[in-house]
Amino acid sequence: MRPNDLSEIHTLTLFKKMDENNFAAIIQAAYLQNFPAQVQLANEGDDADFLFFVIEGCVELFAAANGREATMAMVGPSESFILAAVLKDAPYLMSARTTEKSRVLMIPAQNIRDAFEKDEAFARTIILELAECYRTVIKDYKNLKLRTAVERLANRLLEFHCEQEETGVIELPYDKKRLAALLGMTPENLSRAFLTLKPYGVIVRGSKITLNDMKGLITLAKPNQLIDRHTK
Amino acid sequence: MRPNDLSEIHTLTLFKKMDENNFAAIIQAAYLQNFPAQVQLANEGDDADFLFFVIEGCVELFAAANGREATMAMVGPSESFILAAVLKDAPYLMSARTTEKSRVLMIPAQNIRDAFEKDEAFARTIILELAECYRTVIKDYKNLKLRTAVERLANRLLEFHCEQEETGVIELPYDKKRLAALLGMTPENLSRAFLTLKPYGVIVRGSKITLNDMKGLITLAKPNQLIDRHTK
DNA sequence: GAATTTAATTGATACAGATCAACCCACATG
DNA sequence: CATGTGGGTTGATCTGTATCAATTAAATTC
Repeated sequence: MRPNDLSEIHTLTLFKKMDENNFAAIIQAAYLQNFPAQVQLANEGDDADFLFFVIEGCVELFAAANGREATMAMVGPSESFILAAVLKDAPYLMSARTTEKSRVLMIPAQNIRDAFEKDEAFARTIILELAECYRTVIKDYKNLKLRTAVERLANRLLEFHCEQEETGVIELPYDKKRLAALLGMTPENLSRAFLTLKPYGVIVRGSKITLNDMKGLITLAKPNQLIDRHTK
Repeated sequence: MRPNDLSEIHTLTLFKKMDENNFAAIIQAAYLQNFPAQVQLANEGDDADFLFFVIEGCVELFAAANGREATMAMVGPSESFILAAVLKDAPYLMSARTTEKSRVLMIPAQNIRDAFEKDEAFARTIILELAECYRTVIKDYKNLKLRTAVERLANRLLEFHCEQEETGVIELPYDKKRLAALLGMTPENLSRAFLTLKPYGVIVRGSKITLNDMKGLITLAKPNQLIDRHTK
């Protein structure tokens, strides 16, 4: 592991306040790996062997049952995934795959559990991280239960706009197929949802989306502090 | 507070391993109250003033937006709710109301946060509780995304059957309106879903449901360890 | 740069579930 | 005992979204 990587990892919220020795022990046991796109990193139902962090790239969390598949979340740089399964030493509830070339930090679950036993500050940090994860899922769940497909798309566009430069033009961070799955709809429906948003100034050209009528779009989307990340 | 109540509260998973003094301090500040049905205990968007435990009865967690309302979960005896908001000192993401006459323990949020700072064992217990809550929401989310309304109903019936005596007869723990909302459908649709389940031995008489063809029902429901609580 | 694959769009149709309306039933209230 | 009142069922209709099929566009591979 390069010293550069190391300092970057140390700035992850989960490790910031951790005791140096315990951090060293964790890093000792960890793997930092580059994966191409479409590599499955974890499999729903398997025991939680690793805690993962996306350092660079993007990872899709998904689940399958009854011949259907659902995208649960997209994980970006500096974010961890499947922390709860690791802590409970329980099977993963979701599978994970890279959607693009990605750098991923993998920490053996046992090391995390050991550190959590030994290191009080670490335990406290985990609580806040877990609480945040919990609230994020609740928000996603509300998003799905309380909004139509078009509303979900509109809010997601506003979120992208906020995450990016707020220049009125956004670049989709993954393909439309995945975006559709994340929003809980089919790709065909996403196309039609974009058409529905055209009167609200949403111009689509490939993965570049131009927002020409923010006010109108916001009126339609009705972003909500208790559901969306992008509202301040 | 009666000594009886006190010992019951002490057996709640969250308090079992807690230091006696810290437990005493929390109990000192807590309120144990009886509420009639339909009392709103918490309001989405408000700051988290209290951590709640249902001691007896039942509480509905719900959220509203865009003129719609969605039931998120039903909380039964010995279960807590809105722990994450309390720990993060953030606004509630859900509202809560009693669905029947209920005994509810209310602990001021600040006392919980204090104890969490002081008491290491308590902090560790919280982690496991939070992780469990997180996994429960993920399961609910998967349930909604991966199953049809009829499948959700079938699995919920199996869950009730498991929670109760497994005698082949179950008693709905709350009215059908609420059950429908919890399953993400309208009451009208719930009626029809019950009709769909008739060929699978599901006989409805008021709030008493008889399951005459467990095998058939299970074949239809396809219960799944990674979604349902009732599968062992 | 032609060939192949994969992603995205468009149209036609099917279906699950919502909505609206009428009605029934149980039970509480004056 | 008449009268609400709210929960529940049933039927008719409507709507959002999925599905299927065909086509186009864009990205990969040779």
